[in-house]
Amino acid sequence: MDLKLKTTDLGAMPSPAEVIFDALREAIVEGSLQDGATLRQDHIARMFNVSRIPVREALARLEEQGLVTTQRHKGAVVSSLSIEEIAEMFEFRSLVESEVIRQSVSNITDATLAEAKAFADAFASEPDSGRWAALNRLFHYTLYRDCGRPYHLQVVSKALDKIARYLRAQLVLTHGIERARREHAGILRAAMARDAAAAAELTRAHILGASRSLTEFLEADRARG
Amino acid sequence: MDLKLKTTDLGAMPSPAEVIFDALREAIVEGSLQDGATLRQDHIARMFNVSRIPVREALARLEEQGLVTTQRHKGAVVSSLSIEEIAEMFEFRSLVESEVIRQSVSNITDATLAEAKAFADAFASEPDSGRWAALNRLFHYTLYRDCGRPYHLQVVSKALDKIARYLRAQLVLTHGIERARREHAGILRAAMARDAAAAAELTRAHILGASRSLTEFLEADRARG
DNA sequence: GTAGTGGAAATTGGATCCAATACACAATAT
DNA sequence: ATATTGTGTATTGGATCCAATTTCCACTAC
Repeated sequence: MDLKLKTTDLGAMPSPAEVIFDALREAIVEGSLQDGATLRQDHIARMFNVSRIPVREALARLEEQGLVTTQRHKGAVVSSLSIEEIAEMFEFRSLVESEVIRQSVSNITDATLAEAKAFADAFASEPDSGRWAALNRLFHYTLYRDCGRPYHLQVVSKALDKIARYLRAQLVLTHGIERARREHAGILRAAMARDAAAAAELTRAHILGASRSLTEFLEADRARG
Repeated sequence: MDLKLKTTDLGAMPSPAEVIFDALREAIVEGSLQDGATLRQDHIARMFNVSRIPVREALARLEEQGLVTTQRHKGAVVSSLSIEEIAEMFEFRSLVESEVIRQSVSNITDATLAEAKAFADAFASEPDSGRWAALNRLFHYTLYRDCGRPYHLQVVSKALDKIARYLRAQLVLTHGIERARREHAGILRAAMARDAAAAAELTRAHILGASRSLTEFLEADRARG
């Protein structure tokens, strides 16, 4: 193997089913496919110029993740969560993420801290609300990176996927962005001070605060109709 | 609709894909399909007398759950976990299950307590080691039932699915059964006393103790080869 | 007019067929 | 003898075809 070439691992190329799965997941998480939207296999297949087979595989996987719900012979719709379910997801996140950041801060590197700070700054100064969610996620995930617990992160990630589109509403519609900026700064300060307990408690409060703000908004919304 | 008949909801009948998914999951969780076993689509299809299509759907779902791993054009194998991964799963369980039982004990009913006691007794007196795992699970799940947090329970369930076959080894091969009986009695006592904090702490210790015992065993096993 | 029936169109789920890839092993060249 | 190439077989992934179910709407009966 003394051959020098710019190579690409063809074996690692994503399959059509994977591409479709990722595209649908992204669309659901990001909110461009709304709650209750029905997903027609044939329609999606034509969009990607494939047969329905890989589409069906993608939909099966999405259902297993809880992002879509299918009824036999009726089709798949984007899952929607009740207010109670949303609240529970936030509770779950507060439990796991506070533990994750505790472990992460205990052995966090300067490089990670610098990166997290960069995302916090970007988040604080980003005018386009469409990017807030992504930057928010990047900030938190960077702080979690050094926890050495990949399964915990994976579970958190899946939980976040299920509520990301509601979180967007919390940030944009309830002026959550102001508080998020303040609270991010606090979490980052605690992390830089290597104060794991404080970072954990602040993260917990951050998540539960967002939950309260969002559920209040949704309840008011529901009351109006 | 004044017609009185013994009806069955035909729409709720499981699809072939579901049947195969459940059967494979059960076999993996229960241990009859071992780590690294390869799953041939054609073979499974013939066993259930269907084409490979529903088999492929089942395998896709299993992969999404992390129970099997597939390599493009090579096929699916039962996922295996490293000792570190197993340890992390136990840590995760200890975190979530202690919180779940805390909430559950806060508003547990006498009926649930009675049922849990029945399972604890059955577990303690069951001679057939093949049934220990199921009774163990039933005992814990009964105690978790009244927590009012379905998502937490679902996540715990998936985590448990991934390590159930290793847990079996812990119970059977390390005399874990003795300690499990004692610790179950302690957890039950705390629950009956409505002492949520104690139940949570005992559950946490119970899970982490099993983890230590199992990892020690696996490390010794690995050292021997 | 309204409830109920029948059938066409749309859609899903499964079976069958085909292409592409991986693996094993024989054949060949150096 | 060893490394390399070629070939055949097994297996997966996708396309196409078919059956079964739902949905919608026109039609009928009262």
